[in-house]
Amino acid sequence: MKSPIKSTEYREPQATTEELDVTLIELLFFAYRDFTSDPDAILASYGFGRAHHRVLHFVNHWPGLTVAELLDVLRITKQSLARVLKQLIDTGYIVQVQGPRDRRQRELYVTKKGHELAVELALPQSRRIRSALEEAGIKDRAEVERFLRAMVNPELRAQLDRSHSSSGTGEGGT
Amino acid sequence: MKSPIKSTEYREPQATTEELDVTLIELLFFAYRDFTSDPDAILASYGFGRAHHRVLHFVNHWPGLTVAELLDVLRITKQSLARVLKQLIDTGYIVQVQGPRDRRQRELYVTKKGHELAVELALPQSRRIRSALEEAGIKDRAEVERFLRAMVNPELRAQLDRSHSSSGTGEGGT
DNA sequence: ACAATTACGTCAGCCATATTGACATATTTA
DNA sequence: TAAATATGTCAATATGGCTGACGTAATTGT
Repeated sequence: MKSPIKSTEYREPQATTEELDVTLIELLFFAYRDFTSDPDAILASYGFGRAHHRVLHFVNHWPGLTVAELLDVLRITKQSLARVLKQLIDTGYIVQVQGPRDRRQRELYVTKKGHELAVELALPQSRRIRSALEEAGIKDRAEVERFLRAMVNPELRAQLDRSHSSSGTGEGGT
Repeated sequence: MKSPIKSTEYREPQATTEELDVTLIELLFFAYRDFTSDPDAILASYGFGRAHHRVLHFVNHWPGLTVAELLDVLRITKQSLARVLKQLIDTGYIVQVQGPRDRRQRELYVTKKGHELAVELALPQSRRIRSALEEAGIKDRAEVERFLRAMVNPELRAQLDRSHSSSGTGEGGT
């Protein structure tokens, strides 16, 4: 490699020094960036952002979720959630129901409109995943799932169990 | 004082309607969230954010990168880059060198300090990836790579080739 | 040679999303 | 009843995106 300038100020070109997994680090960056780009475009037309997407997704997938549980899943603060949640409620995508057992709680549910938007947002992502699995010739889809799952902090994997009891596509939807 | 719940107001619990890959959608969300959390904590102690990380990473991995190329990789605007790049330059993590072929260009290089920080940030991510591969019992690591690569927009996969070919920009580097 | 284009820097302002800390209210629990 | 809990909200702040406009230096094309 060449260095146009001789100085101690900057380094010679170099890629990886140690056991740095630059390849997978970058692949995760690029993959996630494009993975979120599809819903982002749709959201923009609704005047929503990525934060709304996350809320809508989890409420749709996990109906009756309380505010505290949602905060725990998203790992954001109450104040950050408040704004987007209020917007989603005001515009009729999500409704709150007083908790039946504990009336301090607010159970969250998507409306029909909310469900439809959640599906609209999940579709392009699912399509992208499906074609990626095909294109990459993945024989054992469970392997990819296990890898991604193992990337999650161990103490937070409980969240995964809560949101989908077992692995696989089928969630028993009708 | 929420209005009494009407049964048509909210949906009954339901997970997936169609061929929505909720499992992988969520796994990608959780995996990426935790994947970025390690460097985030380190960056905070330096007064930097995720944006600085991305710049530092690509300049470190791809020395001599020009500003225009960096913008193309990050897919952000010049103004968004300007702030963080200026900070990284002012604090001595990155230096600019006038392009040898085209003196309008500014080639970017990490300093020793910059390289060290880039490594410090990449280490926990690489460790996380390594243990995830082990834990998940991935036999064929290339499969995971192929999957993630296939998740990237086809027209942008050229960026992956560029950054993973070890000989720099491939533009001659004369 | 000169005009157009390019690469980069920068100014000014806007928006979305996140943060912390404090405080209010209703409800449950000890 | 007092304390703890679940939620809502206010004010202030930071980060990292965005657009549009403009300036300068250097290169390119005719």
